[in-house]
Amino acid sequence: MKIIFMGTPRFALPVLEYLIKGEDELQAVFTQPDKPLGRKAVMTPPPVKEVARRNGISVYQPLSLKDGEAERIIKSYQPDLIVVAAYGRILPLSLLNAPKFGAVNVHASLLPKLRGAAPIQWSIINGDKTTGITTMQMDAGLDTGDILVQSSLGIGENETSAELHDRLSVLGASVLKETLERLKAGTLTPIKQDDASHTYAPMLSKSDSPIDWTKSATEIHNRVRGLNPWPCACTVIDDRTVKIHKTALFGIASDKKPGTIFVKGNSLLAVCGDNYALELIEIQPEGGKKMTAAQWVCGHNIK
RNA sequence: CGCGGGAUAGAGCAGUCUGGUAGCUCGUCGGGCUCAUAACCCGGAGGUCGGGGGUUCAAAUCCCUCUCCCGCAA
Repeated sequence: MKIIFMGTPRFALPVLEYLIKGEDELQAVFTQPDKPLGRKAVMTPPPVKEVARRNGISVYQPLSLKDGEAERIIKSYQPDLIVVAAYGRILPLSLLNAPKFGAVNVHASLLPKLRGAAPIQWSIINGDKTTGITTMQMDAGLDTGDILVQSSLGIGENETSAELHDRLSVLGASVLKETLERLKAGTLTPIKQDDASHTYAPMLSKSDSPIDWTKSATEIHNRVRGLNPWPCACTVIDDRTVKIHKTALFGIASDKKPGTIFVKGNSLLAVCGDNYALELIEIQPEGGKKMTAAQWVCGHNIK
């Protein structure tokens, strides 16, 4: 089967690597244009581009999919299928309908739950116990297509988005593998999504970082995990912004005011809205490097 | 030339403005105390103060310069 792949970040790599190794013919790869990254604004190619290049696959990075150019390129390949994994852009219907089998998307949630850009992070922020991968037949809507194959995964109580991301991306490749095999065998039965029970996982931003200490310890813990490694939870201690990378549910009550930060033994604790203390494990002061809370306490002699 | 913080003992920090014996907390090592401890007490080791240049009788501190780390913004 002739396939065109569209994807951008690290999440898409296992899927791309499977397509490269697999028995199908990977014709070309579409990915987002290079972007300036870091303090020095160095132009950096997306991970998908690097892997595709290394494997000698043609890479296209159109600024727009709507100007007809992308459509012309894709049609020139006469693909049987488009596979999409975290491409980061809406595909117009004309593209979705171009290949014989249309377009299949690999999405990191159990649809119809968590449609949108950041399903991994939101599954953790919401405190979900399970999530998974869904492949779907793409249609005009945002993650609204018919479900092809689904596979679920348990979420660890202290798991971060970074960790879950890696597990899901690997699972994504295997679910796509099954999807392609069954597509070719003709054993897929597309299932309509139950639109009534859908939820959204909107894109995260830095403005999601500040911690609202009036929430419960569990909610805050989930948020810290979900926002790790980006955009990262933060709070202000002694007039300095401090990133909170890791926390632990301490399970002890405190009658101090929510948001109070205090030291007990070698632990740094923060009081939450339900009057339970959350232990801060790993933090990063503004302008400084990531460190354990115990290290931070050494230099900030508060008792 | 986007804005800003920083580099001092193994770790985290103070000291820099106002130049004059290198400090604090933790760790580490030795000793003591205790039924006992991430407990407490006593003592020790461990620093070319990021690199280079300059000013000065004297520089962690003032001036110039280089390198590296980080936060914000994009």
